[in-house]
Amino acid sequence: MTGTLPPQDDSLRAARERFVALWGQMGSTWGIPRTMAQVHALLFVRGEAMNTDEVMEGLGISRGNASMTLRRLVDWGIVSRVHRRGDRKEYFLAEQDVWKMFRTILAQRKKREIEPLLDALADCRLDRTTGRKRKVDQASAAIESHNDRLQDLLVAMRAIDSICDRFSGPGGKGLEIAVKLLDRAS
Amino acid sequence: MTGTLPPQDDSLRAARERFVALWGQMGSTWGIPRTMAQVHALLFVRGEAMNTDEVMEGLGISRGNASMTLRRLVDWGIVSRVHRRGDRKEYFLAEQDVWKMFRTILAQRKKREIEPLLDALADCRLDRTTGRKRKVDQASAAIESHNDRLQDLLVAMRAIDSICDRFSGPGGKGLEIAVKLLDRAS
DNA sequence: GGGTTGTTTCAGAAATATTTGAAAATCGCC
DNA sequence: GGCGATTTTCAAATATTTCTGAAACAACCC
Repeated sequence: MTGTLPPQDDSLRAARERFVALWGQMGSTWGIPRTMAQVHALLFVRGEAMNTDEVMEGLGISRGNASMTLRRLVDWGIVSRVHRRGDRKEYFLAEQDVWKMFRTILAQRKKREIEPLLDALADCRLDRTTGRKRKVDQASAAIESHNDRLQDLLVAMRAIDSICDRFSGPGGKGLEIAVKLLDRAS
Repeated sequence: MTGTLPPQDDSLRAARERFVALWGQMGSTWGIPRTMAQVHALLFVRGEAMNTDEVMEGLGISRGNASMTLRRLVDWGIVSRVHRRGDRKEYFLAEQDVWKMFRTILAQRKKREIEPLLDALADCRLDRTTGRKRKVDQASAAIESHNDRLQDLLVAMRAIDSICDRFSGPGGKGLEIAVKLLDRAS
């Protein structure tokens, strides 16, 4: 129970706050709502399950916001719901294994953002069959180079997509292994 | 000169617009201002140098916005300034090598966002020397586990940082090589 | 069923981030 | 060293995202 700390431990409180602020800011740089990153940071840095009220209190946010945000974190899979016997409230616990956490985040962002992009990107290419026949050479050259460019991009994105696969699993230790592998390779 | 196309080539125009919109949206998901991503997309998909007015016209944005955004892209290093003899205007050309482009983006984000984070993260740890002596065991345990958690996170982030190094250079082909390497490894 | 506790939803409010546009600065040239 | 052309800057306006709070909903217990 870290909830009530000796008064001399303002330093711990302060350090936690610094971390929450830092993580929140980093999140918003990478397109994650500041509050979502902060809630995650709070749960992570405390290392114990907290209920909605404690999160609200700890960050000074509204119930609605806390509820939505916690749900989102659970959906992502980096926070889990926990129940305590004899308590009707729901508690939330952040994944404590940081490698697992990063793998999960990577997998989620791949699934939600990269995969759909691949399809959409493919649809930005054109087939050359539109114009009737000759005389459209200039246009047809433009179309060809357009397609080439998009094809290059698509190939690269597919490669990145498959890097994400390697890193994020499925064998549990993806990211860690990749780190070692890449460190070894000159 | 793709500027003026035969009328039947609305399909090319449309495909370009689709790509610009797509890339813009993807950018904003990853924390890059939509317009910045759109300007980049426009330059990339055209494959030729454009001046500020053409960009403004092409995306329907203001001069100020175009100017700021183009500068930012040049600062990032994925767009370069080009001058045409006999023309006082500045032209802008997007990097056409997609691998090089991704490497540059990665290197930039690492430098701007990950590196500073490492330092800040280190500052979220506490030294145990604060409390007087005994009697603070409970608090001291809390501090210790706080430090452990942050240490884990820091170690992981450092590893990610060094993955970025591998990928983004320095030998020119970082990302491409990494892709192959990881694909080979079972 | 009705009372109590806890959770979710969502329209409007607030906070943030982005964009505009016009003035100021810079540049190249004569 | 002054002039038109071009680029940059930045305060104010706008757009977008995020947050609030109160009402609706759900679960549990008696």
